[in-house]
Amino acid sequence: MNMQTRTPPSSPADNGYGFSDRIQHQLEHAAHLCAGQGGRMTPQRRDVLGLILTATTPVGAYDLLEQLKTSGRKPAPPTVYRALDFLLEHGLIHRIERLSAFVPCTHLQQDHPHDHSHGPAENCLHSAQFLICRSCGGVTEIADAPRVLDVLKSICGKKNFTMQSASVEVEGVCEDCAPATRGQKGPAPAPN
Amino acid sequence: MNMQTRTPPSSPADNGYGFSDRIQHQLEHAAHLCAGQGGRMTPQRRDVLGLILTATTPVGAYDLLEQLKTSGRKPAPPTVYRALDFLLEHGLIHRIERLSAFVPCTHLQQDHPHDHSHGPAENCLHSAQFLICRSCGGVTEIADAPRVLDVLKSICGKKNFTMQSASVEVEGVCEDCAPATRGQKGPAPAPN
DNA sequence: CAATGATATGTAATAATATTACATCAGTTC
DNA sequence: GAACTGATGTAATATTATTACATATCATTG
Repeated sequence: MNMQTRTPPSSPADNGYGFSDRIQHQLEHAAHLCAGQGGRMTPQRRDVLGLILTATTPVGAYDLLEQLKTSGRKPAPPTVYRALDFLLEHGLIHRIERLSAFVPCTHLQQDHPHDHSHGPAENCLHSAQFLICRSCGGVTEIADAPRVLDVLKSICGKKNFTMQSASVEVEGVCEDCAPATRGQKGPAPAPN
Repeated sequence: MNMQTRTPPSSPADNGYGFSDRIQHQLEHAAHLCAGQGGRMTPQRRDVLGLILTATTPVGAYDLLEQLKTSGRKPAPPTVYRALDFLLEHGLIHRIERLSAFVPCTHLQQDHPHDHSHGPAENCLHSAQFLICRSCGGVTEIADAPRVLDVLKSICGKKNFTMQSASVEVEGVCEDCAPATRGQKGPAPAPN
């Protein structure tokens, strides 16, 4: 029996991928949040969340899979999907249905230092609202959402429908990509 | 050259599948609507729409494929997806993103006799709102939607985001499936 | 009516996304 | 350390969707 099997050879993975300080900070925040909900932020989950936080556009499961392979491990789809399920359940990420891809929940993005005051699931209510730009692929989570949610709640109330989660996805063209009404301005840098 | 290749041997398909009178009526309505938009309601598209209208819950593309095979033809995935694309573009059906499945647009369901007054695309604006029951799988298109849409429009306006389409999907438990607050009442007949 | 061009469909292969089932491993508790 | 729980590894497969190219249909119009 090998005495050294305790920590797998994936030492770089624990905080690997060169996550920026800002993202490492967010990862710690996330770890605290899910600890408060009785969840364990394992290295796998941490890495997946870090990659999603790092990306500027929604990331697909198989994209994540590819990126994870650059580390010491050789993960298979279930690895990624399990991590994603965990992060979704704990309100740390959202799934954009129209894209089959994932984005961080905004309350991880904002730079509040360490608030242990509330669980993320409560804030997010498993519901989110997004603006999706067809040109640049960027996704913006709508902060103004309470109004939308209130209308939905009222409709559900009338119909005796118990809302468990809700998603609002608006697709179109964002300000930066708009075909320049004043001045000349191409459809944004590049869709990438 | 065979002189009889004009109408393929799929004669039963033209109004096959034993669509009810009500559905045949809706299909005619739909044909008029898309004719008004310069679209052709071919037998394929008609059959796909009919099957979607017939179903009581959202139907997946491969479900449709299976059902179409019972007719004279042996369609492949592109056949179904092309028909679905057409029906989506002409506002006759909606895609439920969370289910990767399709439902008819409500304005086909309602029993207005024959109104040629407006194109469906205008009514639907490529946007729709749904309540999705996890228990019975039923989906209800929200009629009350203008309020939701107005809020979204106002948000998009503020952000200079050009809305092209929007979907709202609320997942939960419908009235019939609710675990009986007054009286005893199981979780509805059966999810089917 | 044949030639044309546009639209629609057939067909085979494959891509992209997601899940199942079962084995193994790690951490906790008694 | 045995037994339990939760997390991960692994292989196979299921489900959903698209690409590329060939063929057919339809509505003209020359």
